[in-house]
Amino acid sequence: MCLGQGVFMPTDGELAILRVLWDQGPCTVRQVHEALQQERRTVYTTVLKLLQIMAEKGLVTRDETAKAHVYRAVPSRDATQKSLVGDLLDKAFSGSASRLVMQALSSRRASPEELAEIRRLLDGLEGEPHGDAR
Amino acid sequence: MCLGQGVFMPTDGELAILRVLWDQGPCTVRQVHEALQQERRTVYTTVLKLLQIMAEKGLVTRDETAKAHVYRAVPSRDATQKSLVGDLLDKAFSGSASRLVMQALSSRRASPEELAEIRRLLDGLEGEPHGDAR
DNA sequence: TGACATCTACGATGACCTTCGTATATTCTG
DNA sequence: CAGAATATACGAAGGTCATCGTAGATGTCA
Repeated sequence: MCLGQGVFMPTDGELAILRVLWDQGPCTVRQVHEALQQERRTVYTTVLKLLQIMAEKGLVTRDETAKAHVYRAVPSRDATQKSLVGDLLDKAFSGSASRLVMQALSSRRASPEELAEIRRLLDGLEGEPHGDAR
Repeated sequence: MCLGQGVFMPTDGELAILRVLWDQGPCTVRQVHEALQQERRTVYTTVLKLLQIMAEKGLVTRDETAKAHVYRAVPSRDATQKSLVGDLLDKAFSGSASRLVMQALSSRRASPEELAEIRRLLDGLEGEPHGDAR
């Protein structure tokens, strides 16, 4: 029960921008545009438009004191990742987390360090079999 | 190297239909429509249209011998899940499988059996650290 | 001040997805 | 055979997204 809590579902473009803001902290349009140039061949005003729409939706806030407005991500990377995974889980995995984990690990080769990290996570989960996911 | 192999990226509607075909095997439009009624309030002809478009795209094949055509999924559930996870990994997790696994396990409580299954998977992966994912 | 760079605002466009209504063909049934 | 039921085919509409061009405001500098 208690499915679908907050749940942001950013589009691809929005997600790309959020990634920049999460990595670099608050940015001007120009900074976002430049950071995005490597993966996304697009024009300055396109990024601007996206950011304006995201501001309307509440996905970013902006500081307008300077001439070049400064944008800041609102949803946390963590919560957003959780939403996206949960969504994928429902839509493609019938809610089976273990199956998703298996596909993730077989579709990308994880490093030994990552595997060890996952083991630690499993240890932690089995240590406290109750408690809620908050 | 060798990023983006086959890569189907079904839309939500397509995915919902593929799920029915994977679960129930080849189906007529009516069967798909009825199976979908519980989660998706939509009309018969909408499902038909979707299936026709999917046939054009090659996502399903159809047998037209009977009056009611019989549709069959082309991409396997496995390959599709892999594509979707890989896509999410790139777009939201910077390719970090372990981080995705962590979010999956913390956003949904996995059963002890599932956790054990994941452990076995980890054992298998560490057992053969080389080899390609084919 | 005047020319230029930089920025925001915003409308228009095209692509894609989903949905539905309607037309038409086929099959069943009394 | 006539009518009802069941199919397919297909066009049209509406929504969301991403993209870009252009206009206009603001700041910079010689």
